[in-house]
Amino acid sequence: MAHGARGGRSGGRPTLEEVAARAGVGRGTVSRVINGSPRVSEATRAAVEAAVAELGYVPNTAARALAANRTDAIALVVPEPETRFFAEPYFSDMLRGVGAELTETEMQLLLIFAGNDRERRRLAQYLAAHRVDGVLLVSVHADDPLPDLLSQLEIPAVISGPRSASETLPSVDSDNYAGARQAVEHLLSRGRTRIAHITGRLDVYGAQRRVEGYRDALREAGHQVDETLIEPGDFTEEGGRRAMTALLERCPDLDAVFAGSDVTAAGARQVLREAGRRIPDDVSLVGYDDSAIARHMDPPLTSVRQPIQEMGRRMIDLLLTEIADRRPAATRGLDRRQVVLATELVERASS
Amino acid sequence: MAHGARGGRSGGRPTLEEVAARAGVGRGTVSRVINGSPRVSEATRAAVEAAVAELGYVPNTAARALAANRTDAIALVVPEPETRFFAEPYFSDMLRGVGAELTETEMQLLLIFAGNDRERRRLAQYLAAHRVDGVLLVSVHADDPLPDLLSQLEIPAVISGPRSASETLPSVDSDNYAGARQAVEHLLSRGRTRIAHITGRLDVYGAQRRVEGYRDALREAGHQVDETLIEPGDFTEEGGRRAMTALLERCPDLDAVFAGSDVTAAGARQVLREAGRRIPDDVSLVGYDDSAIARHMDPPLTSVRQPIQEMGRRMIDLLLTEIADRRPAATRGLDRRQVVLATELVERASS
DNA sequence: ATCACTTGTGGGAGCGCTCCCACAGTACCT
DNA sequence: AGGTACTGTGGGAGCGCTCCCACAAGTGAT
Repeated sequence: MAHGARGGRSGGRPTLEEVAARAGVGRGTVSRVINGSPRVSEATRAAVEAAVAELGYVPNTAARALAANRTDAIALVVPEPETRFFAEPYFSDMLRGVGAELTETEMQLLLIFAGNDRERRRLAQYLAAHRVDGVLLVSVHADDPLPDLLSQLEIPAVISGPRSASETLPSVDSDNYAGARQAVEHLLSRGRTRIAHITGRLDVYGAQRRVEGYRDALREAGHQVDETLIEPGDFTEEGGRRAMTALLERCPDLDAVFAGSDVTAAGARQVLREAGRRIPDDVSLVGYDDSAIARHMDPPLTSVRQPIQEMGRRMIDLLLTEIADRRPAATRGLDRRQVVLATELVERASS
Repeated sequence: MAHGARGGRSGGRPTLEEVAARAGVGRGTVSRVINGSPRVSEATRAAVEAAVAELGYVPNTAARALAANRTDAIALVVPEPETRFFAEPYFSDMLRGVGAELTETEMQLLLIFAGNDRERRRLAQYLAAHRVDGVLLVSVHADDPLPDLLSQLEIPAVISGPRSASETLPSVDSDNYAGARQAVEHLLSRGRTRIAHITGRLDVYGAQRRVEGYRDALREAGHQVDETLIEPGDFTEEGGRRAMTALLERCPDLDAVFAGSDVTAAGARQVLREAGRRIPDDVSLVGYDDSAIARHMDPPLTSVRQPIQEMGRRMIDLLLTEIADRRPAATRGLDRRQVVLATELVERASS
């Protein structure tokens, strides 16, 4: 194909220049209208908009990206295998919140899995090519190198769940400490005293905070913390089964379980049932997340609600601010960059 | 920021031109090396690759997209609400197959939901901007306008499941007719004679084909087809419950159920159990898809396996061919563009 | 009247790449 | 010897936009 014909002057997609000719204005003016600049008179704006409509003009994203050095895309990076993504409602809720907030904008969302080495290398390449303006990181473990890579590449990022108390990246999280306290205080109020805790992955900071909340709630109620009642889990159903099996063997007298996630609670419930323990008669069960499965369990599961969709929305807010506003960090209020949302105990029949 | 400094000649990302200077060759040569052209001598290629490595050069996607008029991205369009996407293993399996095939390439996959009007408008805008080189359409209903939009915009597309016997778009599907026959013949061989069928959405061509397979299998075995044993469903669990309830009321003497999907079978099983029918003693149950839930059901579900991941892979194959190879349709073999994969009956305890 | 702004506008330059033409060099025919 | 073909290479032109400078025209203070 001849070079000059590449764009197909006739029949191809209209360009900004053609819109300008049609509206009888210059290229710059059309650009200003398209990008909503206030420095355009009403009459001119109307003329340009008419031309855009008549020609069916749609801006060329690649040209814009090249000239403006931005992509209008952000990535939701899930450092987990796809299977976990689909198995755990946490992720789909998050995706929904993020998607909802993004429909208001021109931004495009990319879903990227980085569950194994191969995928991670691909992601690194992807980020190095600066194919996104910003990154949303969910479910990050304490020793994950991804955040460092991101700041090295100077790509704005927001993390769901800080990696530690001194997280430097902007983050959005629910109040894990208070949530755990709500769960334990509820169980205590039900007269339970031998309350076990199946934790989340302890390399996730939020899971540690929940353990702290669990401990403090017991202590403040005048109970001693029995360390044998704490069993590490990993947020998964299988992990819940494993932990519950170990707990039943070690502490057959337990009368309540506070699980690190609803999915974990489902695993625990199965083991409890097989062991002949009735819920809630013999053992009270409380989950975390208040995801869809909590309502559908038998009996319905009492759970600590995290506003996951809201968290997704707030992450987008933070990220878009971060992208728009690249002033030196000193002039930014750090206070606004660590968002913590309240949890709420949803009582159901399992406790 | 001053215009000339935009790219940041110092410290910014290296450009192709800088690589060329470093390797002591011209821009064209570097471009040829990057794009794997064979028209480069070994020595030159090595020199360029060294320069690329030293500089940490990564091509600028936007510039490439602008100059070459392609985006190196394809979209997986799901014309369903997100909730269905997460509830049905069909989609996640498909996504996995597609993703696997794509890791071999430089292509990027975008997941786009078009479950409501707002999302559909957004998608139309997106496609009009030609932000993807091609589209994968899954789960398309007979009257969906999306395929027409795509061909109007001249965007290559592949459809999973033709809309009719005379589908014009390239498609990949499993042999729904044969799959249904396998299921029914299996139930007949088990001595069942009152075999009900809960269909899929009948505006999906594949679901119609399964009904035909169901009918023909019965007829060829010398049975008359009792139309009251056929109840429309919609692939969902709730649909399965509804249909099963209707069937039990209308035909209490049924002794087998062939469901349009595993999820539908799960809904049917629940109703059967509540009605006191034992599986498989009183009623045999066969599903479709052989998704993960089939193995985890109680009792494990006999199901017609569709090679969904394989289907995803083949769709990518077709689409990449379609994108690479834009010769006039006449020179292309239409035969290669309608792929039908074999199904396989997986026998488990439910039948 | 002059100066200093402000508002609205046009268009040059440039983003980093791909495509293609031109051409040097070599190889193999007549 | 001349012709023809092919291989490998350099670099001009152009993709469609944004950014910014320049400048015309208007407004109000001096």
